[in-house]
Amino acid sequence: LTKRTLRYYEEIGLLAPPTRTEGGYRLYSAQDVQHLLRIKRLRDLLGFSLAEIREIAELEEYREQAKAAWEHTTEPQSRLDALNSAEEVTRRHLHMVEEKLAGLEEMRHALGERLGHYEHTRADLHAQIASANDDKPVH
Amino acid sequence: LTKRTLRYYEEIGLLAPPTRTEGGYRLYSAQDVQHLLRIKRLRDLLGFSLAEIREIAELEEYREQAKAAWEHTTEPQSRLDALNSAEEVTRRHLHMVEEKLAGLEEMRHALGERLGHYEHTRADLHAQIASANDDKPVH
DNA sequence: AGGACTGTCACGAGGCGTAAATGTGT
DNA sequence: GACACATTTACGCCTCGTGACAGTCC
Repeated sequence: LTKRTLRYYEEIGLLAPPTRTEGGYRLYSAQDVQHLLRIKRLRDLLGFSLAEIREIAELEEYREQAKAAWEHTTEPQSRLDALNSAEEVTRRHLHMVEEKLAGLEEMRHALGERLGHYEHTRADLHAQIASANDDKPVH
Repeated sequence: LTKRTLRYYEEIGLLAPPTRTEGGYRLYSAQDVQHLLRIKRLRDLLGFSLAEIREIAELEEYREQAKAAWEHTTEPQSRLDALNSAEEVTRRHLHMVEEKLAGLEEMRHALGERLGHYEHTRADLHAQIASANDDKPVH
């Protein structure tokens, strides 16, 4: 990721504006770096678009708010509400991930079957080659 | 997928030009449709760019050639070579898929743990609420 | 002084959407 | 001929970035 890209992500609201030095230089916290790595993974590994990643990030933010609400009170019913909110967000994430997983697992299965078939055929071939060698053995 | 998209894919060499009617209308075979579905899956699920998908498709084509070489001969050693080529391509595909799978499974695991934690906390809260109700029971 | 940072503007490729003009099939 | 469909050509838009600029910080 180039510096230019970082600035771009910040520009489109994907990355929270980091703190600045007095001179105006960007100072990225460990948190920011974590967020970035997360974004990169979602982009490269999962193939999400930046827009989708932003949606996910917004959900995360909502979850953070629920967590804050949790910290704010000790009253069980309020805490239960906050927890329900957070859980809903997490379930949504999980659902997205599982959808992709299902598709990928299907692909893996198909490829695995193909390899299995190859192995099977390979064994047959080796048997053929061996029996051919039996016909004209080494002397 | 819109017609425009089909034409575009054909234009960039992602989709083989289908046969035409005398009038010049495109006539897509079942094969073509299969290829398209494959492309769509690679794009949506895996998040590959069209350029990457084309690379994959070229590998597939290579595999087809190996298959053709297979059909072409009955000599076991040649067949073994063709099979090895085809298998290599399949292994490469499988590797790509498994890399993405690993990333997704890690995410699923993390989300699952979080949900488990929520469930645990929820149980605690319900216990608290219940004991609070014991203090001031209904009358 | 020189190098790295800054904002801003613009340009570029990828992936299509969409309109215009034309041709095909019933 | 009317109509719904297809075809090519072309321009345009949104996304995801990459330079290129002049200015600022240290």
